[in-house]
Amino acid sequence: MLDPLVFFKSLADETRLKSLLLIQLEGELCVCELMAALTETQPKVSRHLALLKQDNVLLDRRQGQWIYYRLNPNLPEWARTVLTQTAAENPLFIKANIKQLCNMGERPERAKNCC
Amino acid sequence: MLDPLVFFKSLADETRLKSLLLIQLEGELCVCELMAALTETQPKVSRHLALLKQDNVLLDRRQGQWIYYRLNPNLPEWARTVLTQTAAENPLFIKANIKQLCNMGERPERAKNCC
DNA sequence: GAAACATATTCGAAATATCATATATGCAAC
DNA sequence: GTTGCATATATGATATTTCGAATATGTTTC
Repeated sequence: MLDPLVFFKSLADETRLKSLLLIQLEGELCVCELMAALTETQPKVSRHLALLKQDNVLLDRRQGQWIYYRLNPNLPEWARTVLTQTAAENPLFIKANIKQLCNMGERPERAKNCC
Repeated sequence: MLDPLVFFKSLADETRLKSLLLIQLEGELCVCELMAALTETQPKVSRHLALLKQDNVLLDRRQGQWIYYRLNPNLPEWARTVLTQTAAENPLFIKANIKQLCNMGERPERAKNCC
């Protein structure tokens, strides 16, 4: 059901907020891609993704060695709108991160929409 | 300009989130009304409102002994949408608080839309 | 100016969140 | 089964947030 307070707490950290906005834009991202986009350590990214998963904001799936995170399709309308609107109206907030993601060498196989 | 992270941090506390949703619905509320609606102490409500004001989410005006808080009219579109959508799609989250507000005796003068 | 009321602020304590480092798990390739 | 890579988790240190209690400020009324 997703309590509004739980959802907003999950957005109240830079690593989590940017991860969510990037995942929302890309559809699916793995830990190593987020590490590159955010310039953060592996344990840090992993820990925050685990929190988002625990709060039912994200789902994950394993494919080979990689684990891909995506938005939980059961996210309520209002929560999804928060993410899309925030991303759309604050392009500068994640501009540099998108660039770093696109410049990342050897992104895991599956073709991506961007870049 | 309102940094998205600052805004979401301001929503990541129950007192602040409920205060904002109630203010958004009512247009303007003073500290004593929020105390009644939230069943919280005066210093607690006041402190959280001060944070919201500091982050440019709320503005205040003094009228006699009361200080009324309202949404900053310069809030960007996306931030305002977050509040209206969250309130509209989570009626249960603040239902009890609205009731307590309406049941409050002797609300400061100016006529209110609700109740 | 004193008393009463609404609100703000200060301060130290307690709770919570975050972090870096180290280590564990799980899969793939040889 | 060993090596290498991607990811997860545990641990203790540190930083940040929140809180209650006490006190200060500002306004109104008398």
